Amino acid sequence: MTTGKRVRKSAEERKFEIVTAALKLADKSGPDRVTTETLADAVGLTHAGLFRHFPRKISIWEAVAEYIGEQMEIRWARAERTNSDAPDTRLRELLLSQLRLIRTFPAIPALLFSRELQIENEQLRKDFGVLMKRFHERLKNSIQDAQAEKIFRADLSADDTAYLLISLIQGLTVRWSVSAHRFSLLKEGERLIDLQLHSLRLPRK
Amino acid sequence: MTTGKRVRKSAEERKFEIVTAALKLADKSGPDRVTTETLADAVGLTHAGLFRHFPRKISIWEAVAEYIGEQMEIRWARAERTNSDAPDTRLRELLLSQLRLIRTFPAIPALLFSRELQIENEQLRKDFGVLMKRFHERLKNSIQDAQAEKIFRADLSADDTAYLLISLIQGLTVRWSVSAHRFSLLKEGERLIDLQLHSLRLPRK
DNA sequence: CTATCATGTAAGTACTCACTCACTATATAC
DNA sequence: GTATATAGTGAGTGAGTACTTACATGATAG
Repeated sequence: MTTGKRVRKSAEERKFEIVTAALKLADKSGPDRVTTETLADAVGLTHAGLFRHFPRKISIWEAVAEYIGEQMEIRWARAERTNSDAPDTRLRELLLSQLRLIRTFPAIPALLFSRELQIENEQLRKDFGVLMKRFHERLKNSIQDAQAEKIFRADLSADDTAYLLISLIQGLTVRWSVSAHRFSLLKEGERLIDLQLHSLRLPRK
Repeated sequence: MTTGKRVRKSAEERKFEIVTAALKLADKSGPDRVTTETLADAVGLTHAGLFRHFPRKISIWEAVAEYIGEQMEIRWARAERTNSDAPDTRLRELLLSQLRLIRTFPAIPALLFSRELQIENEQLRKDFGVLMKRFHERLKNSIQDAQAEKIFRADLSADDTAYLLISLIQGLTVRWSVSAHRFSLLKEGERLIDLQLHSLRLPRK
């Protein structure tokens, strides 16, 4: 739907609008359903105008991935900064920050499996792989800290435990997507995270 | 690639060929990339011939989903039958059977997020939801049995624990897909499953 | 041996979509 | 105020793709 009169904006501003609109549309109708036409429409631009800002459609998704990556790093850093002393709550916050990001941009899980990422552009797939590796590293560090401080059991591999926690997030996210977001990602996530973290704690009796 | 001479086969046989070829192609190039053209080619049929067996493209995916559903139920039942006495190994086998199915048909995770399922056909999405619910039910039963037999701790919600285990499978599967199948799904899965199940056991000292 | 029907084909149609090109309007620098 | 660069438009094009139609052929029943 073309809404009223077209406005002229700076390239930087437009690019950002296009990126966020792409994320919004991807959530609404699936990443592969975002056509340059509907996307242009969503930002109040003609089809051709879009190509002034991005030479190819794929470069839009590249910008989207970059934006998501930045957002993740920002939120992880914030979660760690505000809980620098207690490794277990730091871990918990890291996990919750990821859930909050996905709640804000629910297209992220679908993007991981979209043909744009999986097939069309190997670089993008690798970039997401690197992101996940960084997240894993951060989780692992907090787990090891918690083990060192005798908060967590030391007999569990920090590496594998971090994978279990990532799986928790991803699995929950999958279920949330397949259920068409019919439950609260955050509430369900908190409960499962606490259950999982509980089983990691040293039994102090 | 059109391979040699065309053979005439029974409709039933062709339908099965089409379904399995669709799964194979979906793995190779993503579900949304499976065109009626390439699919017809893969089974050694013309484009038009495909439409003799399925009236619309979407009905092919419906048949695929049905096939996957059948396969899951068969494998779950087998896993339970051969481990009917020990609830913890039964649980383990249930989880591994799911991983084996995904290894056999690696397109399954991508299918969950394909536009065919998520957008085009709400029924299919619901069908998969029902399947996951059934799997959850089976896991939960084994967990409760193990709790009743004092193998697992009784202070953990069997319901949530089952969700944790499903998450483990789904998260692992996501990671496997994003990594372009660069590790052994079964080996990694066994390790993580055992780690998770370990934390559920009653500490018997 | 032949009629019949299920399985298959060749050649389209209609439509969607990424991308282009020649041109226009507007902000800003001087 | 005018030149210039930047943002935007209208009207295409070609490639891809689901689905159709009219016709062909091989298996099987009587």
